[in-house]
Amino acid sequence: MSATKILLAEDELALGTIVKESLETRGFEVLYARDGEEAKKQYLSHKPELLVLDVMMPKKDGFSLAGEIRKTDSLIPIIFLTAKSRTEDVVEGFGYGANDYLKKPFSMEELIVRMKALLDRKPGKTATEDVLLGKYTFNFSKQLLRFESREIMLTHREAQLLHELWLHKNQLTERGLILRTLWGNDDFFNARSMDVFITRLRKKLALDADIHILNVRGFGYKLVC
Amino acid sequence: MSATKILLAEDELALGTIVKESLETRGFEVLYARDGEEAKKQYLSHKPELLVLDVMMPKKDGFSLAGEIRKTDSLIPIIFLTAKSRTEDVVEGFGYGANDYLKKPFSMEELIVRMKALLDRKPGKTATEDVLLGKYTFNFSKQLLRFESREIMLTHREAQLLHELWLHKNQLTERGLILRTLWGNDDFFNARSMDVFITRLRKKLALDADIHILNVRGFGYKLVC
DNA sequence: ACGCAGTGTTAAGCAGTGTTAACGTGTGTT
DNA sequence: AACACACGTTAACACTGCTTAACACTGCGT
Repeated sequence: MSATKILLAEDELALGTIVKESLETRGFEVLYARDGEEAKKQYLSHKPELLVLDVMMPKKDGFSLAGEIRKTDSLIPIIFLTAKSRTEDVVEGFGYGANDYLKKPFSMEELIVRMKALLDRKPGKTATEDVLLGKYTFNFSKQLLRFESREIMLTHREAQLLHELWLHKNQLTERGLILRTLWGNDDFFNARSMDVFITRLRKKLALDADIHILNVRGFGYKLVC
Repeated sequence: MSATKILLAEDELALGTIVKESLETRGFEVLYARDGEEAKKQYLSHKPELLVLDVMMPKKDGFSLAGEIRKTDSLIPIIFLTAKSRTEDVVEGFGYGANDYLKKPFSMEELIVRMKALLDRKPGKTATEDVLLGKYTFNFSKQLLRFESREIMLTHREAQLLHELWLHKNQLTERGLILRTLWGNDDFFNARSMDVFITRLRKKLALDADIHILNVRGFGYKLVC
């Protein structure tokens, strides 16, 4: 099953790029538009599953765009981004069919929490997506690895770790990042603990000789597949 | 039928405004207070049906406020909003009679799901609706699971437990939350009792291989479906 | 009153999970 | 080559959770 496709419309390039890349490292497929008209074209041609729209954009603002899209699609989740703090904007936004609202500046975590909540609530779209990993399929939420007909259960920690590696597959995943994300801090003992989990994952991934968790001494790991 | 009146107490204006407006567009009547004392006044004069209280507020924090209100009203549902880092707040919150809590950042969807769950719990609102659970349908008030043509009766406890898990489906449901909600406290024996019910539920849910009640060691369960 | 079935709790033993420890191996540096 | 250090492997450990069975209690019909 493929990554969730979302449309991001944001005219400020610096912010847009950061958001786009952050979402991509978290496994989303991101269409990026820098104004309202471009966003509309992308929406029509690629049918994303969720919209993240800046309110103030050149050519066509987020509200107008949302209004047009809502005429034909009353279900697609829409999250507005705005720099304004005027409360009437919020009211107006919901009038155009917003599902949630984010005021700049916001953190990636805030955005992702909101996106996931909206995507999870869509019926039929179970949040449990299978992901390809060489000859394996990996289902993070089920904590399950499949290899041909074999099913290998992962523990919660193992699944978390593999997921983190998968998000940065074929690139470096930093030790510190993993440790802080999964363990909360990167002290000596947690690092030893992680070593053990890396070993366990390598064993469970040994069925496909083309998958490796490579060590980059002093920096982290690289999951190649 | 008139709109459900709820009280929102949140000192951060940007967040408070968004939440207020969001809830209003979804048909709630929202009393909004920016500190604990104001919240108390609003509570006394308007008698809302549900409270959403930020833990950290000026003049009177959410816990103290809840404690005072619980002296005269032991039934009104209370949802606490807590800063993400302070997990210990959660435990303390239950001491003050919390029914649920949300860690910031949260999405509007999450808040509304939890609010509705608590409001539905009130007597007189016997919303006997079927809910999808993988290939099953689950009817909480009838304590009934259906799988194709098969009907599987649940006991009261089993239904309660499954309902609680379903409210947080695809996310972590904390052991403490379940135990306090269903058993009243989370001592050792109730925890063992819950273990048994988890086993029983797993057996009754085994017909659909895509449904799992996963354990997150030390924290709780995750119903994936 | 009696037996019976159903429900939730208690008990006991086993399995699974994450951490710690001890020791071994690789890697880059001097 | 010698060394310090990062990482790997295995086993042991403490604890949490799982499973099964037995148990007390209730409500029910006869």
